Amino acid sequence: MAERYDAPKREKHWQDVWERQGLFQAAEDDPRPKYYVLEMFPYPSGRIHMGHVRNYTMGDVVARYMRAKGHNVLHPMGWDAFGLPAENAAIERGIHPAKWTYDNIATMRGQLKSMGLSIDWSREIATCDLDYYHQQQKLFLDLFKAGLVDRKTRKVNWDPVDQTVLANEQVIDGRGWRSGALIEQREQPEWVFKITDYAQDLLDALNGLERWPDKVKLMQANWIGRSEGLTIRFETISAPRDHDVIEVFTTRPDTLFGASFMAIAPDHPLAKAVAEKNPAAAAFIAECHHHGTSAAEIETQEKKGFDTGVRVAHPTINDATLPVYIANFIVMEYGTGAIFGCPAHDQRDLEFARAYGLPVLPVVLPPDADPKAFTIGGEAYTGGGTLFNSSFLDWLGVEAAKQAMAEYLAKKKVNGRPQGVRKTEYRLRDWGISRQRYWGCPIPMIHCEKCGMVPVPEKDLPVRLPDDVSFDVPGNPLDRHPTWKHVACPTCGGPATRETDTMDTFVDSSWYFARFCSPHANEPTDSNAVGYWLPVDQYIGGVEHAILHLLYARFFTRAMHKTGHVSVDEPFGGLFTQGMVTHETYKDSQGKWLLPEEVTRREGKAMHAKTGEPVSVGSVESMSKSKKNVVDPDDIIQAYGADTARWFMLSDTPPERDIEWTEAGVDGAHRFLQRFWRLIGEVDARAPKEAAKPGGFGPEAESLRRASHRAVANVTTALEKLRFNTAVAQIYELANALSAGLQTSGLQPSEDMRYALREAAELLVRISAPMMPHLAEESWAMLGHTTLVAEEPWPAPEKALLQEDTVTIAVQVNGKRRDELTIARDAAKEDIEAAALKLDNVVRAIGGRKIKKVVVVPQRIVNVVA
RNA sequence: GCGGACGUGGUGGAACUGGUAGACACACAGGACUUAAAAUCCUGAGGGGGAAACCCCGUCCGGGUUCGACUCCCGGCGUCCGCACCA
Repeated sequence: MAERYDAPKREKHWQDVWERQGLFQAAEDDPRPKYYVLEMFPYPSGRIHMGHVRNYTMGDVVARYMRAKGHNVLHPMGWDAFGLPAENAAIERGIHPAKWTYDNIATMRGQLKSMGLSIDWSREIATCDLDYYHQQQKLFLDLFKAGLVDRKTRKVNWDPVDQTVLANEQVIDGRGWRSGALIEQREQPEWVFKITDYAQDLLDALNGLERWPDKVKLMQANWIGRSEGLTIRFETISAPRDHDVIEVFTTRPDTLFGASFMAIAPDHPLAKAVAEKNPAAAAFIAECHHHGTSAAEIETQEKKGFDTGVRVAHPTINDATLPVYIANFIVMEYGTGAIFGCPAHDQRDLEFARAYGLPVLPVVLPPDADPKAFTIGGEAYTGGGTLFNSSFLDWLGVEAAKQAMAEYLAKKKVNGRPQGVRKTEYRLRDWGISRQRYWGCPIPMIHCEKCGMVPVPEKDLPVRLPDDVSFDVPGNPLDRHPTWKHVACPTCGGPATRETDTMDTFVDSSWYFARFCSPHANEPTDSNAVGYWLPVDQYIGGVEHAILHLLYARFFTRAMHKTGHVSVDEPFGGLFTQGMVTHETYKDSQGKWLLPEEVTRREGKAMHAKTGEPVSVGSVESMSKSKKNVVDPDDIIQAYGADTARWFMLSDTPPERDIEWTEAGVDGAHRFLQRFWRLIGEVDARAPKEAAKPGGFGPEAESLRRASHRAVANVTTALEKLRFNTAVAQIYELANALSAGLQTSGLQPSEDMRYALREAAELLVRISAPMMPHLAEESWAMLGHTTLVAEEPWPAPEKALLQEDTVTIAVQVNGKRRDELTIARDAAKEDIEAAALKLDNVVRAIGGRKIKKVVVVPQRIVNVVA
């Protein structure tokens, strides 16, 4: 029976060794350059999933690599521990959110530790720890003092049966997920952070984020959504009182002559005023309010409108009027909540116009189009061109027409003010942080009838969540708690009530990276610690956080800078967004989802492992509990060991792309680790440790040495770029070369081969160590070392072994490869050309034709054009 | 609907700044070892034609730029992610 590497057992051993030596504990007083690597911290949902394994493996490779490169590495871990699922568990299973959360944390901490991550566990924090949210309340008060906190009315999804605000994901087809009740949009006052104060700065600073993916920067820029345009004041005709002007914001003032209607949001003050007198309008608005508040839902609805009967005067066409509709696709949150519709040049306006029989007049003529024949069919024309049908704008370009219209309307007065004013708008809205929930950080404010909103004095912090709460009745437990919210007003001493809203969990995750620098400080941050560690050098997480979390964290860091808690504006110097983990889906004959472990394959057919019934194999999708296509990392780690799971996660698929978890792939990864272990054992047996380097090397030893040093160089560059899959391929190549070397040199290798084999094995172990740290330690020890490979410096390749004297380049004739040429690396252009033209295949391909041109790119290619 | 990405053999993917497409791996096939199987080791392979040398086709589809395009440009198709109270 062949000997095998008992991964689970040995992994535990090496983890204990690392822990005993405190290898991964970071301190600020260290002469080495600092390096802060952070993966997005997990939500403690119960058990870790494969997405976590992938995320934390990548971060750990970076941490271990940078440590070997001589950096003082900070690599901490914590828990994003407040949030909705804990309350759901409380409602569904009667478990207190705190118990549920801390139990989950205990389980998941154990699971993460079994992965062998090089984490400084002494810095562990959970956002639901009293100490953490105490510090967060201090930050809130400082932001309040700095004028970055405000109160605004916002729309929420209200479930009238459960008497609770619903998250967008809890609204399904306009109904509450638990109650099934038709939801209502409701306006309520909430606390907001004034992120819009920083809109321009957040946009401008994207340019400086050189180590962020372009796509994330682009998404953030679009999200901030700066647009330059014009607010236009339209005079109304026969409108309710106080509504003699309606303001619209537009980025296309050039198309004003093509306007055929005005549309206002269902929540626009004019709409409300109309509804007071008109029951049909009120009914239409009510109908709009039975839809969810999410943008996706609003914008995919069928476009509907209600003619208010109000008319507005066209600003530039005498005696022309436009009807004013209340429309379900206009939102109050953007611009002024009102638009003018130009159907010919906006797709949404066109669909609306077609539905309500409104005129469609083109005013922008595409280049080369015939002004007499050009009409709009089913598609609006949104491109450039010249204006026509537009009076004084005729034959101007789109940009010139925008300017001309802006100047014209600036001079025209409505009620004594200019009719048009240039305006820069941002799509970005202020960040609403109020949540009507129990399991979050209490907002430290007090409502006093006499004094208004009063911040809780710092000496009275923390505002602690009460433990004695129940979830058996609808509503917010904080609001109905018998005593918790009743306090004396800090200003006047009279009776007052606490704010019962808690903070959005995005607040918690907007500064945890700063807290990791000094997790036990009595203030939110310690200036020495954050000054030393921040910004995070490499941040790694899912692309689903590309906008919200990352933008909030960027804002919050600026806010903390302004209030003196940190000295940087940007929290994350480098960002990497990894792909998801996917798996096939399975259903049985009744259409019930099956777990992968319940499915087996025989002769290529999928069947139920126990009953043998046929199973239908569905599409490959992101692992989710609802579709049961999940594999538990614990099972994998227990059966194969952590290194196998880690190795699989890094192999083959580029880290930014989705990876498909397959049984076969895991088996393959595991087989390689076994082979690796055997190879090292073989080398140790045949090429014992010895000091002297031989005077010279034969061709075989030389070639193995080249392979070794090439692998070191290539793995180094791959890891620098986080190209883990190509690093893995390089390691396979070296393992293959080492294997071939053992094969050809036999049981008693020559002296030079003994050196080359041992060198190859040692380098192989060292460059694999960040990715499979346990097996690397085991192998390092097998090779007779008493040090830890985790403490070895990263190897540097010998430059002389990386350069080849000759290169092989392709020779093309008319762009088709016909032969190849091996020639001295530094051969002159003329020599390469001459040699290429002599090749039989090239001569034949030219076929006696006249040579028009020969392109020679030294070390790359020759192309003969004939 | 809006915004962002991705698309290469049976499969995951490689290919630096436009220069030999398919490295490396998985699956597969053949061979060695074995009483046998597993494990392991060796060999093969994009598709088509040919005994071979070699030839033709080939990076989602259709155009374009170039001596040369997986790579750049224009237009399609398909898949995935985000959309502000999931985290």
